[in-house]
Amino acid sequence: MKKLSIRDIGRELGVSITTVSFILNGKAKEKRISEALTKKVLDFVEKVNYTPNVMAQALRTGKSKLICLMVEDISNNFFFSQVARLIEEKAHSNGYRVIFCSTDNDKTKTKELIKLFRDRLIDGYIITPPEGIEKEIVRLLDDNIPVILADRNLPGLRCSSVMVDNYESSFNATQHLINQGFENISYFSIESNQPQMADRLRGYESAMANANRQPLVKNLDYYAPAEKNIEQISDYIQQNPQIDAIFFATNYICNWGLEVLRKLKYKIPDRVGLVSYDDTNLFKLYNPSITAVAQPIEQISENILRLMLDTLHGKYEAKEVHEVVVPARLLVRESSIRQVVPA
Amino acid sequence: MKKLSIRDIGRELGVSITTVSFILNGKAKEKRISEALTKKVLDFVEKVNYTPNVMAQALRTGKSKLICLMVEDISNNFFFSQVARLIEEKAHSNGYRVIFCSTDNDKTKTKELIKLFRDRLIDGYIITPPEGIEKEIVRLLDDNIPVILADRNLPGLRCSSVMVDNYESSFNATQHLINQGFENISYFSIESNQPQMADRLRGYESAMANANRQPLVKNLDYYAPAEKNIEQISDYIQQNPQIDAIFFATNYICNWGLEVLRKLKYKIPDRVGLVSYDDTNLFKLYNPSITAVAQPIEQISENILRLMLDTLHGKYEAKEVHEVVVPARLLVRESSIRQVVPA
DNA sequence: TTACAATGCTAAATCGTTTTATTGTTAATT
DNA sequence: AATTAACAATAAAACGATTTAGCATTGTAA
Repeated sequence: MKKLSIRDIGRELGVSITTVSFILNGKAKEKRISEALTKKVLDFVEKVNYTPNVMAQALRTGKSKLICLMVEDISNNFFFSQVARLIEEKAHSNGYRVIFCSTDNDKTKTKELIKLFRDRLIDGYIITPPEGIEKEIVRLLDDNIPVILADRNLPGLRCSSVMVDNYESSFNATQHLINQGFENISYFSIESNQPQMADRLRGYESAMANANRQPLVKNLDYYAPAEKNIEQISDYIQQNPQIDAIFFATNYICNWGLEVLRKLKYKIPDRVGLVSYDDTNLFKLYNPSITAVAQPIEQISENILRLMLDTLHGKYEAKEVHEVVVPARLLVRESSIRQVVPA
Repeated sequence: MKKLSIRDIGRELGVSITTVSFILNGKAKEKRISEALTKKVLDFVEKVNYTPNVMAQALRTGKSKLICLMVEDISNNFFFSQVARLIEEKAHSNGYRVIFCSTDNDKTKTKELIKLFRDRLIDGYIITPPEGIEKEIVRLLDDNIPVILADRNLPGLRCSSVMVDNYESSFNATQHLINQGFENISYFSIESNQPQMADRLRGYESAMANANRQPLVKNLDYYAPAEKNIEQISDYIQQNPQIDAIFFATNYICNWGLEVLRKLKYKIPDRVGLVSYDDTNLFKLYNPSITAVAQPIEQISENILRLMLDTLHGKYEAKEVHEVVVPARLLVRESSIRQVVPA
């Protein structure tokens, strides 16, 4: 019951393996194989349930049919694991397998991972890039290996990407808080040069400026231990008691913030209104439920994979830059709704 | 700047590729290659940063160095994605890559996936098995392809597994509610023959019987839409108003339950006490925080990979059954603490 | 009748390894 | 001096596909 090879089916049918290969690869017409023989081979292959040896194909063609998905953290359900899942499904139905790994937003780790995969093992990369891996990406593109950046891009790097409109969605979320009558809206984000974070900040600042409000911005350290950041948030909130609403720039910052507000026994939304960037499936269950900017996960996944497959199939050069921007949705929930509308 | 092959380094050094291969595979001694030559080759390989072509190796040896991790749902952060992440890391540092996929607890989908991977593409499988794939697993084991079941096993299937002690942890969780003075503790689970679910139920029932309490069990349908199950839970709770505590047998059931309790405006833990199986990183943030049975994710991952690697390295036969049971921890939080101790 | 193209198919090289079988040396034993 | 043993290294055959170049055969035009 061992696997049969193309040679076996050739022998069985009294046909050369060349012919079988041509037929199997849909080159029957092109190579002028007769219809009768084509059908015969196809039928037999179907009957004995033959599947080609992927490794032999890979060795010969130099293509592994493997896509690597490098996200910040697979175990961060809030966005990446859902994208991962959808990508995997779609890739699969197109004959590609997906290998996942976490970058931890660590530039060294990511570089190592790319190097490791580089032995032509991987046909294409989908990456949520940490800062500092521009050179590695350029090198991949130079070798015509497609790279699609997801969720964010890198300043100065010419590379295809699929992202949400961070500026606009952040502006809208802030505007929503303003419309609800919140006065002193603070913004918690992380120290970062990532363009998507800069855009979110700009969105917040524009909305605040439009409304003649002072921005209240506090940046945290992604790489610091959670307790440290929780303390920072706590301190900032207590030092600025006028704060009556908070916009968290990511879901994990929101989680830190929720812990703080819990400890301080601040009622939401009575004492502070809340909006978070990135929805999670528990925000709607939280008590009160949390208003969030939701990234359209399906749309993002779809665009990423379409770009990837089109490039793999030679429709585009890897170096050709395609930037897709999709709109985000503001899911208004209890945490940002003023009970009493101010006069 | 193309990749160099073993042939290139042989030519460069005036040595046969056989010799190079032996040295690279650590067979220098065994094959009586002189130390001098061994060092020379090793140094050169180091210098030019040669790495073997994985596909050629795979083709020749029939081993892909790929492990497949099939979990119920990668995007279910609450347990699987964390395990996935740890497994990936550990596998990676042992020279293996991991391919992930979701079974959706669907037997047909899982069978198809296994079949798809079967062309000797995958060296080993880690599976949280849906019921009904016993034959496929036996076939893998017969071909000496290691399979490790995670989180649960299948009745009557002789296969290695790593699991939590479901009976004991469920017993303890129930006992905890009893100790807190809750009287009518109900249990929500899903319709299933999975042994781990049966064990959880037995744990609940034993604890209840010990305390002379009537069990209140409601089973839901995993495959039904969430709204349906939410309705079922709601109906059951309203039809049994005596219920003053609930034990949810999984985290997703707990999520459904939380939605119900929210809608019914039941105060937790005043109106009903709550415990859930499977911790999530938001349970501690929920208001009130939710008591949960936490699976020791690191320990589980470690055991799984150790078993897998040992089997891959030939320390065990694939068919040899190793069953690892690790203890779970009860994380007591606000949702199960009686404010007023009853007389 | 010869030349040439179209048709239908195949031999053999190749991808980069691993591994089996083998060949030359040199040293030791009879 | 002839045989054997140990040592060092290698040639060549896989693994299972893809692909280039080419071989017969038949039909058509000159």
